[in-house]
Amino acid sequence: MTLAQELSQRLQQALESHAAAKGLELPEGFSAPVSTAADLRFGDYQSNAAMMLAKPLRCNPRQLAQELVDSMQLDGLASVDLAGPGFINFRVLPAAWSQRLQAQLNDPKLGVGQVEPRNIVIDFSAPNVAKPMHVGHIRSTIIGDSLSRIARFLGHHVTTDNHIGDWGTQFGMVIYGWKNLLDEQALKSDPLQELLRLYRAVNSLAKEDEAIKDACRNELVKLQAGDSENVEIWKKCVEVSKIGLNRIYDRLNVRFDHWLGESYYNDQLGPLVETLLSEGNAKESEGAICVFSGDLLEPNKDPFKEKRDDEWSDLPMIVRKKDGAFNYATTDIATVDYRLKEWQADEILYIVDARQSLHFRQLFDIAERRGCKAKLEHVSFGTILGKDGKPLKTRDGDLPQLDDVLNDAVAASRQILEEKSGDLPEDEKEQLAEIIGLGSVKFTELSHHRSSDYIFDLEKMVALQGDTAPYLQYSYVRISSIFRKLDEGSDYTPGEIAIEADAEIHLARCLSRFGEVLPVVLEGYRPNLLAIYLLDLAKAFHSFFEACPVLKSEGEVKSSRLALCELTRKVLEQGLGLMGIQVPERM
RNA sequence: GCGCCCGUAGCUCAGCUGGAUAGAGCAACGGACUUCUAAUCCGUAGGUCAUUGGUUCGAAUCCAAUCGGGCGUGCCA
Repeated sequence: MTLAQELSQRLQQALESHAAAKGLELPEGFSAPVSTAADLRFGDYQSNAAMMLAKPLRCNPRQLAQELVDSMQLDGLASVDLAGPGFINFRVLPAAWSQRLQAQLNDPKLGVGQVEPRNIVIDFSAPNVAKPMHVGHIRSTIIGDSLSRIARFLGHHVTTDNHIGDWGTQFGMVIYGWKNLLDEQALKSDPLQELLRLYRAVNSLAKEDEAIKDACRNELVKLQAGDSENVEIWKKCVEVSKIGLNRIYDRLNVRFDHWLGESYYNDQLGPLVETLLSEGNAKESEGAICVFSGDLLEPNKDPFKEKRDDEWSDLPMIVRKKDGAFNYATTDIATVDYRLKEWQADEILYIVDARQSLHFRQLFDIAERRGCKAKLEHVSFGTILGKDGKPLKTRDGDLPQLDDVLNDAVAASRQILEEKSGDLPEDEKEQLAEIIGLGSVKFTELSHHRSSDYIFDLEKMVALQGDTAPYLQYSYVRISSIFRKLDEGSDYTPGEIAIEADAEIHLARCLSRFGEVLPVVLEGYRPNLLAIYLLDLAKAFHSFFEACPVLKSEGEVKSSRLALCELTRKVLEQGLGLMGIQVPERM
């Protein structure tokens, strides 16, 4: 149990017995909130319960708080007092810190409690094949990977699925290009770039020339009809694309349990539409098969309604186009069915750009109407903008490829390594540059609130000062250095944690919050809260490092400080690991 | 038009279910390396939380309106 939970429980007991004695009835489902103190001068934790209850219980909040303060059983856990209009402030006692931290140090989960495990499917990254990943894929890939790691660490059963776009309309163009413009030599040396070149070349030709556009459409129709030559070309494209994608995923250390792309569901789409029709969930309209509103919501909240000319009209989800082809809506419905049936999903997370929110609102509404009980969540994120404040666009082909961005970040950290640690061996510098550079890119992404847009600024992303990955990695390095020095003297006797100095108390406070932060991160699908937490922790450690000598201290103080270092090291490593960021031993 | 998201320090952004004097980083200024790695630490300065009204003991946070920006809105994904 976390400190906050423990205090909350004790406060709740005091509250219930107080209410019973006075014949008062607590509001339905009320549980005493305890949160970290807003201002550390007041204590470590605080509760506003008395003020929240003043009105429903018709009592004076200060008086209620006083009664609770007087009657709480804290058993040496914390001191408690009353302030202002009824704040209840807790200050954890030194002995309690010692006991908590000791337990945390011995806990493989570092104080993170057990949860009721759920089957969580996480759908992320999902690039189109036949095109290399670009900066726009950073968000989904990194957020999704981090949430997967966090959910697993919390004890959930997580299934990750890369729902690649391997059946889109782009294949019309790619196949046309393959047949007419292919450079065999280039395909051998750098297949992904060659596919991209074909796509771009045909795309610009098709813009100019209707005949070429038609030819592309024709290739696509042939592919979808199972034309053997086109299917062969398609297979090759997917194959080489996957190799290219995997190179980047390996580099980023991102793994998927499955790669069930759009093509995987092809065979299920026809029958699915028939089912939707027979269920009464879909009907024909203007030549297409559509799903309309279930009329369960007010029109302005209904994803299937739209106000046009002062009148609410239908905005259906099209599951079969009038030309008979299916679209991504159809595939997504099939995908939900599959994940529910095959993976017994309790929860499905879609880590997808916020611009698709209408699509998901419709998709989830349909799923619910068809009896889906799982929690479906569009974990949306904002757009990556160019320096002009406008979205980076795929079409113009100008936006940087992901691999180039990663290379730039690695090169920037390599340069700093050269300046700061020039005497390290070359191969180690190379390795470190990779760890630090990629860490920076990931941390930049994860420290932003996901719903806000952000401007893609390579210099910023690669900046290695301030609130960045290297700051966190550096704190880890400083700890490692202490233990290296210690080994040389080899007089480490693990001891009780006994904290005294302000910097030690603050470090303890941060350390023990690890288990409080992670569940909140998953609840809101917000890795940035973890990023903030780790920055707080690293700051606390750096301050401690400056204020409290470790190796130069003696006896119990020394072994206690070593234990603090050990725990900090573990939490930093684990926390960064949950963001997919590695830690170096030196830098 | 309608719907969704956003507006916080010069810049980039935090701010968990409403809580005490709104916080970081960068940039600026001033200090700290013969002492566990200065990619660090300590300090100073910087604010009408877009505007107005409402809800209440208490609002950056909730509600409404307005202004400004972005996105979406029937056969692309």
